[in-house]
Amino acid sequence: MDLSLNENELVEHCPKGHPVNECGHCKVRSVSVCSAVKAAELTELDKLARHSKFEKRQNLFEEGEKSNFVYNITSGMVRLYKNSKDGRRQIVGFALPGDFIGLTMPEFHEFSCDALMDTDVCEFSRKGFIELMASQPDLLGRLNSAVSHELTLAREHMVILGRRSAEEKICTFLLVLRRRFARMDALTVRVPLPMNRQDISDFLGMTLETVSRMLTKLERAKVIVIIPDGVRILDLIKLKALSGN
Amino acid sequence: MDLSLNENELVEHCPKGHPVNECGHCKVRSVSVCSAVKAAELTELDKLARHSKFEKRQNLFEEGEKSNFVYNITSGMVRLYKNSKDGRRQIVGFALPGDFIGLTMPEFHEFSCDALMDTDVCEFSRKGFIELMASQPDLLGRLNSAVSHELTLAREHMVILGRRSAEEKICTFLLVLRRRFARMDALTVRVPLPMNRQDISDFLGMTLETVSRMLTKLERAKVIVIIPDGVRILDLIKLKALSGN
DNA sequence: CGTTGGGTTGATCGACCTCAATAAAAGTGG
DNA sequence: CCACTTTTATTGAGGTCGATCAACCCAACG
Repeated sequence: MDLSLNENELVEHCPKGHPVNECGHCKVRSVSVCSAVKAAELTELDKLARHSKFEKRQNLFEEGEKSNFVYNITSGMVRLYKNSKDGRRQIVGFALPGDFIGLTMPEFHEFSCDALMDTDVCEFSRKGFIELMASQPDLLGRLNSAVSHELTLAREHMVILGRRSAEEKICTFLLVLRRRFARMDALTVRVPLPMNRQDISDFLGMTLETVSRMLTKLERAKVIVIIPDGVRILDLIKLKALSGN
Repeated sequence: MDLSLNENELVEHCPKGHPVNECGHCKVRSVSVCSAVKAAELTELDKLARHSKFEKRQNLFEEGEKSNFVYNITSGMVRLYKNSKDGRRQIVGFALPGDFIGLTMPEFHEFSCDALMDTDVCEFSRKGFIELMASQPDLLGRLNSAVSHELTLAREHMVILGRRSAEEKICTFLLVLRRRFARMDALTVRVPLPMNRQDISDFLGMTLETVSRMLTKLERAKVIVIIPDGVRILDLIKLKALSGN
C-alpha cells in the first residue's frame, strides 16, 4: 500500500528535466496505445510521461495498492501475477515492449507486477491519462482496442489452462511468445525466455519440474534446442503439430 | 459461416413493427452497456435494436463466422465456448441478463455461442453499433468499462483454471455465479445452475464426473444441497473456506 | 414403455505433482 | 581469477488427484 518505493525510484531513475517530445522518438509508439495521439498533440502526452527504469526483480506495483500510474513498456519485460494466501501464484500475463499496463484503469491494482529483466517504462499518471482520453477520443478507442485484444488473449489462454496437456502447453507457449516478439523484431527461430522455469509453470498452470521435463523432451525429439535464456526452434512444423492447434 | 439461420430466426421471432422506445422499458438497461445512451437518444438505440428469442440449445453464432451482430442478453443465459479439432471444449464464459456479447467487436467471432435455456436478446447490427458509438462517446466509454470488467473476470478465471483443485474450482464457481446473479436478483442462498455438469466441467477445466463427485461431496459435508437446476447453500462460511480464497 | 439425455457412483489408470538429489549457472567477496 | 555461496535447472523415484472407462439410475417424453 505504501507507494514511497515507486516515488523514490522515480527520483532515482528519472532525471528531472527530460527532453520534451521524447514520445516523438519513442521506438514502441507505433505499436502501442500512444499511436492514437496525433503528432500535434505529442507534447501533451510528453508532459504526462515520465521515463523510468526498473531493474530485474524490481517491483512496479502490488495487487491491492492504489493505482496511481499506468505504464507503457518501452524495453525489457515484466510479469503480471496474482498470489494466493497459501503461496500459490498464477501469472496472468507477460508484458513486452509496446504493451500497456493498467489497461483496465482500476482504482486499485488487480495484480502485482515486477520486472523480469532491466526494463524501461513510460509512466503516466492514471488521472492525467484519463483526462487526456477525454480530450482525445481516439485515445479511448485505441485503449479499447488494446483491452479487447488482451481479452482475446486471455480467453485463448483459458483454453490452454483448462484443456491442454503439459506438452501442448509448452509448445503453444513457445509459439505464442514467438509471435508476440515478432511485433518488435522479425519472426525468427530463436525464442528468448527471460523468465525462469517457475515463471513459465506459474503461467501455464503446472510445476517447474514438468516444464523442465517437457523442454528436454522437445529437445530430445529434435524439435528445439535449449540455449541460454531461450530456445531455438529446429522443427516448427512438428512444434505446431505438438501444440494441439 | 452461413448466417441464414440467424436471419430466419429474426424473421421468425421478431415481429416487424416492434414498439418504438422499447429500450426505455428494458429491464436490464441500467446494468448494461446501453445505460450510457441518454434517455433522449434512446429512440436512436431502438432503431438499431431487434428483440429476438433463442430457444434452448439454439445457436447464436459460431466461432469463425463473420460477425454481423452484437447482443445484449435481456433474459435467460448463454454459453461462450471454443472447440478444438479433437472435440475438447473450453467454455470461456456464461452470459447473463445485462451482459453484452461481442464486446471486442471482432470482424469474425472468436468463440461460439448458444443458449442454455430460452433466452431473449437485444440484437444490434455490429456496423450500426460502431456508428452509434462514434456519435455517442459515452457509449464507447461504457463499452470499454464492460470489456475491462470482462478482462478482470477472465484473469480471475485464469487463477481458477491454473492453480485451484477440483473442490476449490467448484466452490469458487458457485460463489462467483451467486454474485453474478445478484446483479439482477437479491443475493440468495439458492444458486441456479441452468448449465449441465458437462458445461460446468468445460468451464472449470475438469471432467463432468469430477464435477458430480465434488458436488455430492459438498452435499455430504452439509455445505450445499443439490436441488433441481441448482444448489442451495447451507453453509456459506464453509463454502468460502473451501474455495481457497 | 422403450428411448434418450442427464446425473451419480465405482474401479482402475496414468499424467502430473511431490519430494529429493544433483548439476549447472550466476553471483560475491577475497 | 578463483573458492564459495546462492540460485536455477535437471533428473529420478514414488505418490496422488483427477481422468478414464463403465455400470447404473432417474426423469422426461414420444
